[in-house]
Amino acid sequence: MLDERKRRILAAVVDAYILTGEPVGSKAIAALPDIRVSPATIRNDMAVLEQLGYLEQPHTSAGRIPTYSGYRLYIDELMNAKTLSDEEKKLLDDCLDVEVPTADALIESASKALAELTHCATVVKNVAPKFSVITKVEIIPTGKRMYVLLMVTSSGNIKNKVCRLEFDLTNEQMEFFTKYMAENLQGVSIEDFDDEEIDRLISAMGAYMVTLAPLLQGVCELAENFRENEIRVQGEKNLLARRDVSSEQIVRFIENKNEAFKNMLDDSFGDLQVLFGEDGGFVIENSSMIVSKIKKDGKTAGSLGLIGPLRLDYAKVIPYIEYLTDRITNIISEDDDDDEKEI
Amino acid sequence: MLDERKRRILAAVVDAYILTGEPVGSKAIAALPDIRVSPATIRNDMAVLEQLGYLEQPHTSAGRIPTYSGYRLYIDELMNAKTLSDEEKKLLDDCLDVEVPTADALIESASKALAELTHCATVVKNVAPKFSVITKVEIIPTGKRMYVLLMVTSSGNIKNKVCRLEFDLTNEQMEFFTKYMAENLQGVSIEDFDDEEIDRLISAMGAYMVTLAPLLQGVCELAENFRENEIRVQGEKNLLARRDVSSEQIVRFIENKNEAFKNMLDDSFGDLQVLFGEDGGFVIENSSMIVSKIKKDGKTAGSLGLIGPLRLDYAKVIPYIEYLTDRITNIISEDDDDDEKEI
DNA sequence: AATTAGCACTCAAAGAAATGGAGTGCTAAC
DNA sequence: GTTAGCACTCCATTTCTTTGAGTGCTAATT
Repeated sequence: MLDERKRRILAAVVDAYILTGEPVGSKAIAALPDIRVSPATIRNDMAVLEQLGYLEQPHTSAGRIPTYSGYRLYIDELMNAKTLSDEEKKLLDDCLDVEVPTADALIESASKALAELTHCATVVKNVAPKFSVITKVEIIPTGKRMYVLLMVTSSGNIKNKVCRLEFDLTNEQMEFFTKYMAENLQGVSIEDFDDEEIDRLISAMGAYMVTLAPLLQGVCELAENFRENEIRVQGEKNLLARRDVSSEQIVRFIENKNEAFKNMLDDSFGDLQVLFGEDGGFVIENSSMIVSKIKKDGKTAGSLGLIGPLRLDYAKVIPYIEYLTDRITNIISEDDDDDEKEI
Repeated sequence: MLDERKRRILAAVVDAYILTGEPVGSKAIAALPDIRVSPATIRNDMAVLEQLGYLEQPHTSAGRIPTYSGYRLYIDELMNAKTLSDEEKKLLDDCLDVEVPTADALIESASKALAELTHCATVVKNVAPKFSVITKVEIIPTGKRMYVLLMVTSSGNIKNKVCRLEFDLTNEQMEFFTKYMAENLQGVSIEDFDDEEIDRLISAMGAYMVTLAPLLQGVCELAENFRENEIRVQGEKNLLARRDVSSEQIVRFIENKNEAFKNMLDDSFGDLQVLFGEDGGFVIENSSMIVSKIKKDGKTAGSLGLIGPLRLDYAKVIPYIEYLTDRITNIISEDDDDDEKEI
C-alpha cells in the first residue's frame, strides 16, 4: 500500500485544499513543518498518488486536488479527527433542548444547532414510527358539525385534524366513539395501523358505522401523517449562499428529499456514512453529505445529517455529528428507562 | 402632462424591458406596429421622459430602462391590465382549496398556487387575531405528569402544547380547570387575552392557584402563539434561482419578515400596493413586492403578497392577485353569514 | 412647428494579444 | 533514494483593439 510519507503528503494536500480551495502544489507541501523532503520528492510522490486515483490535476501546470477516493481515504484513515474539548462538549450540550417533550423536537434542536455551528445545511429524519404506539384518540366538538380529532402517541407527538361532518353527533355517539377508540386503538403501533385495520374496525362497529365512518377516516389520516417519517432540512440558506454549489441542484435535492433518503438508512450501512457528489440519491455537485444514525434499543430510529461543500472541515465536523447523535441516542434511551420505571 | 405619444412610448419601453431585460432603444420602439413615428422622434421623446425621471440610461450609448417612477406610472396608468379569461378564473378557483377548515389554510393555498403560477415568491399574513375568540380550552392527560393543553378559536384554528407538571392532577383538579377555563375564557378575544388577564385569573383561582398556575402559563403561551400573526413565505426558491436578485438580501428579508411587514398593512394604504426595491422595510434590490389586502367585515384581515423581479409582468400578475384576494374576501365573508344563520 | 434623415460620437462588451507566474516533469548530480 | 536545476506548460490577468448598438445634434423636409 502507501508508505507513510505518501500518506502524509496526501493528508497534507487534502488539508490544504479544504482550507484554501486552491489546487495544492509541491512547494506548499514542502513548506510544512513536519515534511522534511524537497519539493521534487513530493512531486514524484504526488505523481504516484495521482496514478492511484487519489489526486488529480485540474490542468497540466496546476497543483493537485483530491478525488472522491482521496477524500474517502482521508476520512477513513488519514485525518486526525479533533477530539472535542470540554468547552465544545458543553456548547453542544447546551444546544440540545432537553426540556422539549418529544424525541423529534430534540433531534430538531440538534439539527438547528448543527446548521448554525457549521454554516451548512442539516437534515433530520424523524424517529421511526415503529417505536410509537397510539396512546389516545380524542374527539372534541368545536362548533356546528365541526369536530377536532386528536391523536397522541407514546413518543409524545400530537396531531390534530378538523372534521366537518354532515350531522351533529349525539352525546351517545361521541361516547361510543371515544370508548371504541380507547378499546381498539390504544397500544396499537402506528406502523400496524393501516387500511386493513380500518376496514376491520369499521365493519366491527355495527350500527354506528354510517355516522362514524368519516371520523374513522380522519383517524386513519392522522395515523398516516405520523407514519410518513418527515425529513426536514435546516439552514439551506447556508448552502445557497455558496457559489461553488448549484442552487438548482440544492433545491431539487430538497424537493426530492424523501425519495433521496429512502434507502439511505438501510441497516446495511454503518452508523456514520459520508457521501460525495452523486452517490445514489444524493446529487449535488461539489458537495458531500454526512449522515449519522440515531439509535434506540440498538435499532436505527432516525438520523442526523449534514450537507456541505466537498471541501468540508471533516476533522472538525464529524466529531460534532458523532457527539450529537451519541447524546441523542443516550437521551432517548434514558427516557425509555424512565417510562419503564414509572409505568 | 405627458401627451399621448409619450405615454405610448413609455409604456412600450416598460413592456419591452419587462420582456427582454435589455435596455430599449429607439429603433426597437419604432418597429412596433402601433408606433408611426421615426426613431429620431422617439429619441426626442425619450430624452424628455428621461428628464421627467421616468427613464434612465445605464450608460451614454445604451437604450433606456424604466426608473421606479416609470414603473409606478406604468402600473397606475399606462399598462392595460389583462382581464382574466374564464379559463384563468377557473384555474385560480381550482387552486383555492375551499374544503379546508380555516381561513388561514385557505389563504395559504392561494399563496402556494400563486407562487407556482407566477414563478415568484409569495407572502401571506394570517387573518388577524382580532377576528377570533377562544371557543375551547381542553386539558388531556397523556402520560405520567404529562398533559396536552388544547386551544380552539372561533376561526377554527387549533394549537396544542405539551406540559410536563411536577405532580399528577387529581380528577377534581382537572374538572375544576376545565370548568374554570370554560367560564372565564370562552368568548374572550385572542387579542384581549394578555398578561394582565392572566394575573387576574390566577389570583381569582384561590386554592388551586399553586397547582394550576403552570397550566395557566401554558394557556397564556397558546394565546400568545395565536396572537403573533405569522407571515409565511412560499416559493422562495423561485427567487433564489434568479441571478439578478441577491440571495443574501432575500434571505435577510425573509428572516426579518415580521419586522418588515409590521407597518405594511396600515389602514392608510390602499387595498393593493406595489413596492419597489427599497421601500420602507422591503429591501431587495431589483425586486418589487405587490401586496393586496384581504378583508372581512370591511376591515383588513390579512394579506396576500408577491415578491418578484422588478421587471415583473405586472399586467398579468396584478389581476391574478386581485382576483384571488377578492375571492378569499368573499369566501370568508360567506362563512360568516353561514355562522350567523346557524347560530 | 413638428418630424425626420444623416452623421459624428460614445461606450460597454467581446475578442485578441501580451505578460506573469505557479507548477510540473525530466535529467543529471549528489 | 533524494534533490537541484531547467525547460516547458498553461491558466489568470492585464492591456489593447474591434465592433456595434445607441445616442444627441443639426440641417433638411413636410
